[in-house]
Amino acid sequence: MSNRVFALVDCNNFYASCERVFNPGLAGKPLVVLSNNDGCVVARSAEARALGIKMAQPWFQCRHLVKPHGLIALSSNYALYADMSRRVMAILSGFSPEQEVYSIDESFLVFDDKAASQRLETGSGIRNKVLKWTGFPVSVGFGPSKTLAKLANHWAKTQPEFSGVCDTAALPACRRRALLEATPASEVWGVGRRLTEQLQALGIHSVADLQAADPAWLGRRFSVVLERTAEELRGVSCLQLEDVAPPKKQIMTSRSFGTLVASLPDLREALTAYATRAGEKLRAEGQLAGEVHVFIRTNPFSPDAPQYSGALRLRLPEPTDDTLQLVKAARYLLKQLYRPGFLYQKVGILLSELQPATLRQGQLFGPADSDRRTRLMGVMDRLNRELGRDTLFLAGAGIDRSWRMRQGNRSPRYTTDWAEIPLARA
DNA sequence: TCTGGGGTCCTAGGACCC
DNA sequence: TCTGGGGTCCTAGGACCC
Repeated sequence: MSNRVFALVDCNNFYASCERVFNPGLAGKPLVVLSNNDGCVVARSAEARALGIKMAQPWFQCRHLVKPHGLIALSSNYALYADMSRRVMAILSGFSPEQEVYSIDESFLVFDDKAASQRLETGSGIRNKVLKWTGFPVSVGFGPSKTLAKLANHWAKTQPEFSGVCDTAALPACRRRALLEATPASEVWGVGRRLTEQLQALGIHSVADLQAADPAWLGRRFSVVLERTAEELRGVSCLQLEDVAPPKKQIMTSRSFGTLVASLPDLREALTAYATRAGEKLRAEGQLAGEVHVFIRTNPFSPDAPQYSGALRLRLPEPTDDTLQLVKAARYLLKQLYRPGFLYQKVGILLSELQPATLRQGQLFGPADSDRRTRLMGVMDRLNRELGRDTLFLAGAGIDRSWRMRQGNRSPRYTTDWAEIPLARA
């Protein structure tokens, strides 16, 4: 148990890399991937980054770069990214018995303390194998805590001297010192915009400054979260590997509309579609929901338009994973929330008070009825999984869906939809 | 004209109990 | 004159992550 080493493996520009794997013509070009609704930038190729485009920047602010610089923008294609992610994570799992899939493009691995040379060798091995098998470039950072592994990964990615693999323990002391002083505290995992401002006011600017501050004092001044971060920067591991994903506590489905929506029937259609999706997620998790929350709001970025936002929740008589019951509850709440005379930008549903489906209580209306309902949901999920989303859906979710989000330039679902599989021509 | 979606954790403060 | 205090639960809001 002593002296374990964390590695953080991270796919470089993951979404952009996914697009390039299937469309090599995009290589070397400035490329961004846009969020749902084509709203803002969620991924940038190195070339796009060099144009000064920032993460999460609204698309309308970068659009002027298309003509002069050949900037290419694609709508996000989450079905493709999720599938590619599974492949990369499966390869990584072969390198260590202990893996935490931290996000769609990042994984922590744990190794028993090996010699520094061995770690660098392992890191290169990971890079080569993932590149060869999937076409994705990855970076690898090693450290005695998760926070230091993250930091090492940042250096692996940004400092060419490391060739994509950096081990904090293997750095010469003077080089390490220089990097800590040159890296702003805001790069540290867990230090966001607000904390950065407050730390700066206290004279803490670099990672070296944060590392030098007394963790207990930071804990009193801010919170235990920052205290742990400071300890981790000093090499004291406080955050454990979470290799079994804890069950979700909430499930949310929400989207901004492609065009603003005023009428209750349109809102109801959208909410029905989101509640259906939330039900799918819930059943995939093997959980039941005890509470349904619904929220709606107008566009907060139009300060001149009349603003309204509201949220309500309902405790279900009995926890359920039945889409029809979730939809019914959601529609009831929406009816209470709705105010005419506003242009709505977003509606959403949140399921909470989740519990394992194995704890399902005896049904009030007899087992026959509820069994039928469970089977119906099973059939719906299977058809939609195997034949593509929305093969079977509730008519209440609408057919023409004028509220649907914008996706002006989505690439095909190369790997998850039979109709969009790539064609090889001889 | 145009600004994501889906989560988690922590804290402060109020209500309530004995 | 003097007007408890500690524990627990809940909620809202803030901050962070990718």
